[in-house]
Formats: sequence, structure tokens, C-alpha cells
Amino acid sequence: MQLSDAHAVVADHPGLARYAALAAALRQRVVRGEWLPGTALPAEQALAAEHGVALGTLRRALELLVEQGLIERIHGKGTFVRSGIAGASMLRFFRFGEGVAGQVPDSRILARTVLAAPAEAARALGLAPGEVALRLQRLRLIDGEPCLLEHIWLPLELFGALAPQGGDRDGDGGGEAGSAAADSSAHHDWPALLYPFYASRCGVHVQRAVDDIGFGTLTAPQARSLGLAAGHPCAVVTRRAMDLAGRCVEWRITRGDAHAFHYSVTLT
Amino acid sequence: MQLSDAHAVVADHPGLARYAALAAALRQRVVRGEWLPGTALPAEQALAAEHGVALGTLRRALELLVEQGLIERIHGKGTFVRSGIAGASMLRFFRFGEGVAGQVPDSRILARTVLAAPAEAARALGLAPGEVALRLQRLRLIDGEPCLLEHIWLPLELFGALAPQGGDRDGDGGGEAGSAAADSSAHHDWPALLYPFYASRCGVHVQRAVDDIGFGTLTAPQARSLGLAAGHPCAVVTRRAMDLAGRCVEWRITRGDAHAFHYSVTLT
DNA sequence: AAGTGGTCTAGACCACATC
DNA sequence: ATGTGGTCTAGACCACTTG
Repeated sequence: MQLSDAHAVVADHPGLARYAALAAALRQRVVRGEWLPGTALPAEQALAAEHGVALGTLRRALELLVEQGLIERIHGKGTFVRSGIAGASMLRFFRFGEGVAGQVPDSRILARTVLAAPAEAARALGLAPGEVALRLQRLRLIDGEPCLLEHIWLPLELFGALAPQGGDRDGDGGGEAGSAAADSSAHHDWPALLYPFYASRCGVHVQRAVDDIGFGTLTAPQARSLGLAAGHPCAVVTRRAMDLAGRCVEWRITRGDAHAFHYSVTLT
Repeated sequence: MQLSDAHAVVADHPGLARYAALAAALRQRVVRGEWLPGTALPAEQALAAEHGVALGTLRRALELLVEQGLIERIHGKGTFVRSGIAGASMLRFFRFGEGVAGQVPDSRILARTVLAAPAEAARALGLAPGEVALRLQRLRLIDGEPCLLEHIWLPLELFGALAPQGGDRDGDGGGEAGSAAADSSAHHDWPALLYPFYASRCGVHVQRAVDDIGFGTLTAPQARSLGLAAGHPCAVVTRRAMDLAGRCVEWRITRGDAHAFHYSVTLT
């Protein structure tokens, strides 16, 4: 960015306050990859000078981006682009066994298939109706006990590196476990946390997610995977995960025993 | 507050930044009733002078209180103590019929009784185990259709004005509707929104609430009230409502059809 | 016109992290 | 010792609301 347009931030965003326009401009620089997730932005003084604003204004803009979850500030160290969502966030909706808070459940990929995405997934991911995508079927366990069943849809455009090779169809069909046939790029040792894995293997950084909670009952195959009875009540969490640019990069549906569900919300 | 201690805010809260200590001091002044909910605080200049700080510091303190939901600032008008929670907030967890967003469901008090509070309610309200409290049983309806069943527990110390007179027992027993016997202080025309009613009738301002969501099944009496089958799955929302001072003034448990439940959470 | 909160500036000084 | 973000100040000016 040259000096000539360094001072044009406000003109680029008419109607916005200077700090808000500056925040938008800084967000653009992050989205365009000028500063990668996990790395530091220039110091306040440098950024303020570069954009021709007072320190206070620059700080106000950064505060906005912190609120939005884009960056993170650490006293004495610097301002960093957030690496994205890390922990086992699905677990915040459930209470399983003695599971200690912050614990990461084990992960077992039951199936990995390329097939036509259902309408809702296609819409969320911006795919054409009927277009194929990568689907993971995953079981999560705590102390060896199955607790969550996930169906994860990923666009091939971004996650081709994770797709099974050739025309492999990895024993699928609606929810059955087992049938872990030999697969050239094995998924048996994938890590329990997918988002850091997406980042390292595909360069996709999940930075925000929207979880939609509902209620339903388990189909027979789903119930088998979770060790419950068919028709058992379950909580259904539908998630859309977005990258830095706000594009939806993952659509996921997670099911778990309704009786283990709990969530707390504060209202002011 | 005299001038002598006006400058002692920081000393009163060692380890806190000046703006944080100031915010705590201002919060105290609100809690003590110096400025009532709905009324305006003095202007920035006046408050800053009164506490012997710069305008920027005073503004920082007020920003904190805004984040905490204690006050509200309106450009050109002033800074106001928030009146409390108003709308039909329970409805944000459910999708009923054609119910327009922001619509307030009708309210029908099924029973109003003074009886021993269950352990969980007593603990939340700070009552001795087995101590009596006022219990409201309330049905909420949209377009005449029952949708939510609520059991509301209120401490008599604060809500004596709402209790039935004498030893009246207003047809109760676990969940039955009907039996609306003649009651001296009728509850049949109570408004659909209870919190403003609490404020006007009892001087209790609900300023914050914590909702805990879970799933369960309906007992036979509960199911009758809602027009569903016994054993039907239901969402269970347990609420603790707090006043300005942070004291829990209402404990409530709300049940509604689990299939109508939905909630959306954003994760960053 | 007067009073309110919102924005922006310029600079001093403090607290934390690292070498 | 140096570099980073956090606090605090003092003042100018802008934008919104009300009479």
C-alpha cells in the first residue's frame, strides 16, 4: 500500500468513522494474506504512521478487530492474527461421563467418501445443487465410549488433498461403522482436532463458526454407532464453519444423546 | 460522595486500573439507588470532574459498564441506567407456528401458591432449605395454542405483594390447569411480561438472567397443559434472574416441545 | 442555541515480555 | 535495555437531540 492511498481509507468507506474505516482496511490486509494467522502485525506506532492516523485512532480500530475475533493482542508481545478455533468446541454442548472440561475426545473416522452433497450442505458451501463433495463420517469417544456422531461435508476445491484416492468408496451407505478397507492415504491416524489439521494440510483457517442447535431422534444406523437405541432422542448441532474471508468452508451435523445435552446462556 | 473521597477511588480498589476502579465505584452508586433504572446519570463532564479524572478515563469506565449491561448511552441524550430485561426472551429458544419475531405470547396464570421451594430453587434464591416461597404456574400461548409451561419461584421477602391473600390455596397440585377459584387479588389480568410487572409492583428490577438449557420428557400433568402426550420430549430451560445488585430474585423452569426448540450460537 | 455523547489528536508515562 | 501494548491526560471539534 503506497502513501498516496494510505490516507484514503476514509474515502474508501464513506459514512464510516475513521477508526471503523481503518479497521475495515486492516481486515482486508489480513484477508488478502498480508499477515498470516499466528503472525504478528506491525507495532501500533508503525501502523498508525503508515495509515496517517493518531495512535488512539489506530488503537480504536484494533479494538474493533479484537471484538470481531480477527486478531488478538498480547501485552508486551504484539498484535497477532488469530490462528482460528482450536479446542473441542462441540463438547461445550454436552456433559459426558467424568469428562474433564477442556478434554479432547478421541476421534475415529468411520468413513470418507466423495458424493453428492445434500441440498442444505451444498447451499452453505456455495456448491451447485447435486455437486459432489468430500464427506467424513466421524465418531467421537470419551474413555472409549462413543458420545458424538458427526457428518462433515467439505468442498473438494479446498480439501482435495484429504479426499480418498482414485474412485475409492470407503464403505459407506448411510451411517454404518466398520468396513475400514485398505486406503492409500490412510485417515486412521488423523488427529482428534480437525481445524488445525485443515490449516496444516490444506491451508484453510477456520476462524468463525455458527452452531445451530435442534432436537431429533436417531435413525437405526446412527443409534448403532452411538450404542443407543433406534429412535433415541438426540441433540442435533448443525455447524457452518467460516474462514478468514467469511467463506463457509465446512458444513457439519453432529448428533449426541439428548440427555447429555446442556448449554448455558447469559441474557442482559 | 464528598470531594475528599472522590479521588480515593483507586485506593478503594488496589490493583485495578483507574478506569476499572471508577467503573466499580459508579456501579456501587447505581446499586445503592443513587440513580434509578430508566433515569439519566450526570453528564460526562460533571462525572469526570466529580471523580477527578480526565474525560477519556471517565468514558472508558462508562464503556465497561455498557459492556456489562448496567447502563446504556444514547448519543445526544445522555447515559441511562438500563431498565432491565423486557421482551419475550424465552421465545428466542423456540419456533412456534407463524409467530412473528418479537411477538409476545399470551400469558395465563394457572396457579399461584405459597409452598416450600424445592432444593434447587431455594439454593438459587438464597432461602433456607424447606423455606416457603411464591410459586406461579404459567402457560404461554401463541394464537391461542399452548406452547410453554413455566414454574416460577419468587422469594416472599421481595414479592409478598404478589402472594395470594390469607391462606388461599389456588388450586394447585403439580400441574393441573383450571380451578381458577375466586381470589381476592386476582392474577387473571396480570400482563404477559412479568419483569416490568415486578418492577412496577415490587420495585424489583431484573437486570440479568442465566438460562440453562437441557432436554427431558413431559410428565402427564405437564403434557396435559401443553396439549401433548405424556412422555413427549421437551426442552427444559432453567433460569436464574438477577437484580441490579446481582442477587437472584427469580428461579424459573420452562418447558416446551423439543421439536420446536432451536438456538443459534456463534463461535470465534 | 445549548446540552449531550462520539471522534480524533498528541504526547507522557506505566507494565509486560524478551534478550 | 529495548520494544511491545495499556493507561491517562487535556483539549479541539463533530454529530445528535431538545427546546
